[in-house]
Amino acid sequence: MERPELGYLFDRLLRVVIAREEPILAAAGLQMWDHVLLTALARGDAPTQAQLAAETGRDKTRLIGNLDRLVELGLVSRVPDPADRRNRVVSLTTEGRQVLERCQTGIRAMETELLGALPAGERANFERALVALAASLD
Amino acid sequence: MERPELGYLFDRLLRVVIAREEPILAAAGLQMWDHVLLTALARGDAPTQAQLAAETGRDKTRLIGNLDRLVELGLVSRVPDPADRRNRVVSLTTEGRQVLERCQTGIRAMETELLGALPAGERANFERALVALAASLD
DNA sequence: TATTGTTATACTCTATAACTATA
DNA sequence: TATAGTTATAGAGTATAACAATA
Repeated sequence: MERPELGYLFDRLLRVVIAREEPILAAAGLQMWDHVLLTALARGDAPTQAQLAAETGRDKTRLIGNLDRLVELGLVSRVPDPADRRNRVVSLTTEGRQVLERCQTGIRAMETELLGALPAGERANFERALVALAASLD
Repeated sequence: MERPELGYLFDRLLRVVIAREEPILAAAGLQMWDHVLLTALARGDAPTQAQLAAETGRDKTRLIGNLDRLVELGLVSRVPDPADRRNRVVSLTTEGRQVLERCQTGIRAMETELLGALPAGERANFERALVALAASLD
């Protein structure tokens, strides 16, 4: 039995996930990239913007507008590093962490429903394989 | 154990698949969208360009440039429908079918290697679940 | 008048290269 | 001089609307 190509399948699934995340994020006033950045920052402060850009696969020049927005919303702080004032340390504010956690809860529920299309026994295996496959690409 | 979000995982995997397909397609003189269109046409002629655009998720105006290119390469034919001369029937040429099959062989090999990161027992289950999940979205 | 395909226009996103401030 | 961040410019990709041909 021929199956469709992986590119087709992953593209299809990614588009659906993005479409279903969009209203969840919009309810919190966030766009897709805001969420990516907040998620990265939840793993720890970024000592420089360049490092945050590298971690998220975003260009350093494109990052700036997103950070401006997040600072404006009060979700992120961006302060010069006293040790080297060229660097700016980016971190989540308390409100930023709260907003992120609210989004994560909603997204988790959406994902559970999406994966509900799989038989219960297969679901856990699928998730494990997905994580293993992504990890194999490092 | 928390796993990363589906959006992160699918995005990651899709990017890798695209990156690894690119040289295979380039060797055949194709770009990503060329391959998408040839694949769709392999399932049957497109009675109108609008229908082909809808099937591939492409805008009808953006489709035109791609078709111009494929016709130029001799991989696709685009002829007015005698029954309704507003429509243009798009089909694969013999050469188009050959080029597509060559690409598919290369992509299949690449995918086998990519999925080789999973234990042999899990691989088939993962592929089956992936197809089932995508099918559940129709 | 309605529809298919095409062309033209504007808009967004992205990439590259200057610019500033610190070191 | 070299680096972090910013800004400015140009390019690619995309969306929208007008247009020509056919029904």
